[in-house]
Amino acid sequence: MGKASTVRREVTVGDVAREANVSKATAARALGDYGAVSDDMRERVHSAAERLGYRPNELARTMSTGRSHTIGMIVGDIQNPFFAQATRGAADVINAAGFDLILSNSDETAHSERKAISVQLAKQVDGLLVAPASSLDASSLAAVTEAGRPLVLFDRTVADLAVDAVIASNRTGAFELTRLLTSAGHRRIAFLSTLQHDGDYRPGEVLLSSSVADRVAGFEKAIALAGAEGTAIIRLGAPRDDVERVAAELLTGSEPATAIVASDSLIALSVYRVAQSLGLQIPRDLSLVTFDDADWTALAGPGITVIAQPIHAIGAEAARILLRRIAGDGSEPVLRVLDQTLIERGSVAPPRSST
Amino acid sequence: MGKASTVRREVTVGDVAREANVSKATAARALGDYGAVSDDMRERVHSAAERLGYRPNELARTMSTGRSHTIGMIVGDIQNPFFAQATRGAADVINAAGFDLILSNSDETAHSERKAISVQLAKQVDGLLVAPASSLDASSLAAVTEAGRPLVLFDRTVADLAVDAVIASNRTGAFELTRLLTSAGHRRIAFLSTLQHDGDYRPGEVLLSSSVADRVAGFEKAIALAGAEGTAIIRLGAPRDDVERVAAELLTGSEPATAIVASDSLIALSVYRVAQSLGLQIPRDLSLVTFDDADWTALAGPGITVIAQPIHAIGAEAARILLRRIAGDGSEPVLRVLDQTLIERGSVAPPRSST
DNA sequence: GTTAGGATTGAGACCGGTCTCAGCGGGTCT
DNA sequence: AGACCCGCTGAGACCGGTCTCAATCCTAAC
Repeated sequence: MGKASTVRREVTVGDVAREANVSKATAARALGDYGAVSDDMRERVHSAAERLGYRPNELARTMSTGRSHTIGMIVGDIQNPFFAQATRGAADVINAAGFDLILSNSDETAHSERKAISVQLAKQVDGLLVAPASSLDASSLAAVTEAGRPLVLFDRTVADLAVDAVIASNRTGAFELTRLLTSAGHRRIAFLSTLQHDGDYRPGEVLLSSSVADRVAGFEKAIALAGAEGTAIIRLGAPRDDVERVAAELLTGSEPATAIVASDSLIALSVYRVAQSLGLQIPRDLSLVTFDDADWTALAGPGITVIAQPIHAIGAEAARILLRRIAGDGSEPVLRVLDQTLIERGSVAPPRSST
Repeated sequence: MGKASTVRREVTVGDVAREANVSKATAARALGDYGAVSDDMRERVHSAAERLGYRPNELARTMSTGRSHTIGMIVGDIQNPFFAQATRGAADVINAAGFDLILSNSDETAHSERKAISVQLAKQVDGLLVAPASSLDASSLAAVTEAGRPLVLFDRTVADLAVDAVIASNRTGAFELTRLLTSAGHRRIAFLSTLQHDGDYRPGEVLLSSSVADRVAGFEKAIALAGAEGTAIIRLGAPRDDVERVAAELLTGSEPATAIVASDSLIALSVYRVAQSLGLQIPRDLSLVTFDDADWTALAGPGITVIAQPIHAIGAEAARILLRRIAGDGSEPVLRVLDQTLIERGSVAPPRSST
């Protein structure tokens, strides 16, 4: 009472049929644009629908067809510009295909990811786009394939999981970036990442994120080539909200790093801030390179040298593959590796001590 | 054929009921945790569900209950950090309440917005969160209220539409920001926005976006207080991808602006870049202030003075209000205005000529 | 003049849940 | 002992679409 008054009964196919004096089946055919309907029937139904203000109920349609025209997408954190761009890329192709996007943040935890997947499956998404929180543990993702729904990973792959994935050429990118540093004469080079990790990194160790693992591999290769294994530092597990502290440690010890490879632009920003507050000038006192061509990198002092990932394209391509799978493509899973491009600006110079 | 083999029949309540040797109704009650069920019945049903790998179908539930536990959100562009943050704010409270988020980008066009709203309504969202593309034309939004679903606006309001809205104190913010400039002695101050607009701005004109309108109002008030009406410039309609050109015009004429109020951080970044390429030093040659405490503003040279909006809170509060409406709160629509906070850094100095 | 066949239309089952209502056994009140 | 209430269970309708199948009508072919 009082509550019921606000509940507007929706206009249904049945209502339209009655109004147009045709059967429900015919009305549905005319409205849904399927099957065979004569022109005047179609006309009659449509004008009746117009008169009543009919709005189709997608969910009811999904119930009988089994297709929800909805894609689930799970990112680490939509506030991270990387994910925002990838999401936009995916949204663009998905919308163009008449699908919609349900978005969840995993905060890079297996628990949230598992929960998000479960909810999205329950919502009958036609497929999922996931940046997996863990490249090692495929258990939460398994639910997707078990449910028979296509899954496409982006940004990182997962071992032992035969699904499509779209990633960037992180290994090569990290190699190029690091090479710039070693060529300039740097030896005390640090690789800095926020990837969740306990204690020190041990060479050869398997990492939680394949993209970081690839970057580390590229980094290590360049380091090895320069014979700088002894002085290079790989620092993982920096807390997202306290990267600054870790960066400061790297830059202040008795043997401070003279160059840093930041694993993403958010980290690079923190390093930049710390360098500033420490009175270190880039590139004179510190060389800094990073992944992702964030908007500020061109603006900072001399400009930061970066390796740019085709982020929008990663999201778009992942979505395209997913749509193809949904359409029934049953071919072997593919691994798409998109090229990164080096953008040299002015943040690399020879180390001071070596000059 | 061949296609059919991949279609896994879902396990339904009926299947579980059969397995547990109970009626469908009882199984549903045990699984859905409603109604009265004895302990051993519940146990029997749950173990049967476990055995079969039962997964509830949210859509079917929505069909009969009418609640989808899904919220639609329409933003201008998820790549814009403002919207990314607001989305995260909304997602956090929405997920905490057991709801999900469907996201669409409107690209600030009425057409895309209308389409997105229509699709989301068809998907039976329980309510909508919208940053309206137009503060003047309520027609696309009307569909939402007509459908009887609650709607909460954020970032901007819409005239003649009695719905909740959560915005920031843009007028006051712009006033404070501009005041800083006039107090420093500036008179040739430009307000720069990308808000879609044809030709020159005429004082008193009604603008497409209430938030920009409020900012302009605050700007004008401060300008009037300083008696600088004759030399102040309000420049709207700068194309998003060509703000730089417009900024350059502002800074290079015979009477270049000595200070700029950027309507958002993306614009400020462009201005900053142009200033750099023009060899203008901030704040010596140009004072620059902006809305939004973007990550790079603290880093740029002396640091940009900004007025920070509580963006995450705007999204979160809008979501909270929406959930309350969905829960049945029928009180009068509210307009929540969240305070902005001034963060003074070093981008304001007296104009050169006046020194 | 039939008849096969294509085009339309209507009736009703179905998708997978929820929910109302009736039925049943047992305890309590009088 | 009879009325009544309560807890629990089962049967079946319902949400709003789609889709199968049979019935009907019409036209072209034999």
